Amino acid sequence: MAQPDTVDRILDAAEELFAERGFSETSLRMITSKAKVNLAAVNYHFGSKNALIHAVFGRFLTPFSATLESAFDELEARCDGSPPTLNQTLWALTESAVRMPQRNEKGISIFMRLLGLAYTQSQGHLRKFLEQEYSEPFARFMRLLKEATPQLSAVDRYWRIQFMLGATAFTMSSSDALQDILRNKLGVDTTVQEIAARLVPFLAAGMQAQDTLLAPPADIHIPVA
Amino acid sequence: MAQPDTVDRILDAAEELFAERGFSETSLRMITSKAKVNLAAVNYHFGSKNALIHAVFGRFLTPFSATLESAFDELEARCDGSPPTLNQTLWALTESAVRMPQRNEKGISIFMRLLGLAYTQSQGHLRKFLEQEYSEPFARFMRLLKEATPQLSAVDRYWRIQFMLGATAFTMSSSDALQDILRNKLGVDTTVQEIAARLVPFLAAGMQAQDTLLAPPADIHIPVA
DNA sequence: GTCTGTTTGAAACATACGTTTGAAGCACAT
DNA sequence: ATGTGCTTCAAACGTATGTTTCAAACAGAC
Repeated sequence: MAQPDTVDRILDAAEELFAERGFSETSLRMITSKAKVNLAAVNYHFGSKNALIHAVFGRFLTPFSATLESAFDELEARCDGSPPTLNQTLWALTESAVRMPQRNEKGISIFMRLLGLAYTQSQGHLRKFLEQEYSEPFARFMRLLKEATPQLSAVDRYWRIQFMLGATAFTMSSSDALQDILRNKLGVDTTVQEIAARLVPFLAAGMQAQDTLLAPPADIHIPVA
Repeated sequence: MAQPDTVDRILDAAEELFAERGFSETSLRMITSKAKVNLAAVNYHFGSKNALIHAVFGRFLTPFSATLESAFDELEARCDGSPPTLNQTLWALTESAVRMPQRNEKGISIFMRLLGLAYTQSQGHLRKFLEQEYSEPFARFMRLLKEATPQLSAVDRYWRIQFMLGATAFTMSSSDALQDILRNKLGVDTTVQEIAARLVPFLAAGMQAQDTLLAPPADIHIPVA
């Protein structure tokens, strides 16, 4: 190989550009010129743009899901039969993400944004790829959530998990922009770790909310437009 | 005019396609063929694709922000000086959204998804447009939230508002798909109103969570990968 | 040195995009 | 009927995209 790191340089550039601009808005020419690589190299090494997207996710997600599985292993072993609490489960997830070995200082936030985009941006091929490759740790996480919230009905739990996913994916997918706003408005700097630390209590409290009001309270009256 | 509803047909088709596929992924040719309208009609009536996107948002957001303002007026009048509670504020918002006159049964969920996309998809022009046009009701909602959660620090409140927005936009944007899953899995039917009724307690509980842990609890240990 | 399989390079390919053009169609006032 | 202003239409424009091609460069084995 003349330049042994062509594949990695493409992955690095693609990861960063996808996170910044989204998938459709990032062209192969942007990627290859940022990576200082010939245009044809992407199709040579990966086959297609979609396959490159999959590779970007796989490079992070495969080691991450391994870390997550062992975190769950350790958690369940320590709980010794009794189910882990909601807080423990959520922290196991976030800590696994935060502790991942990172290529650079922006590692986590870049990947959080990619995950958010994967959920938000309706790229059918991507969702199919992620479901096929990583269904196992996802199902395990769902089972832990179920065991940690036995007081919830199946329907309540279902919706509240969606709310959690939404808050997480949405926040992480725009976390850079949100951090900028916060810096300009309040003059505060924030790390992804801090965002996660604020998110977990929010999610846990919402997940364990006592009441499920099925109608607006009597003191709410809305004028008809 | 030969077909007096060309503008509306374009807006209807664009709204639906944007919600399904995102902005960059939806071409003018898709829109015009779904609307059964000539390709040039978009540029004739709206000027450009970006202007069409703005028009799609404006058609919903302008009457909605009027409804919302009057709902806030009534709420503040009824509270007579003392600030409305968090629950009242959230209900005023969701009820205003739900009560909006809708073009079809999917009206709300389509627009929730569009709002989510506007936030997520980094379309600079859109964010600028929304900020310029609708800063007033947005700022008012933020002020009500602030007065309803005086116990929170500005930074905590900022992030928790983002979490709320995320849970809402995400859930509403995919509520059709989520309802299908629920129907197939648990055999339950759900309306948008019921989802909102489940969402509000979740958000209120998260918003009022007691603790903001800035470090994982002592009983969490994650193996290093 | 020569052969072999892999990787790079510049150029072209076909297709899709947003936008523009100019003629045709139409409703309506004169 | 004739002209006027708005709207529709088919076609083309220029540009950008993902992908393919094929020759050149390269590394390692013999």
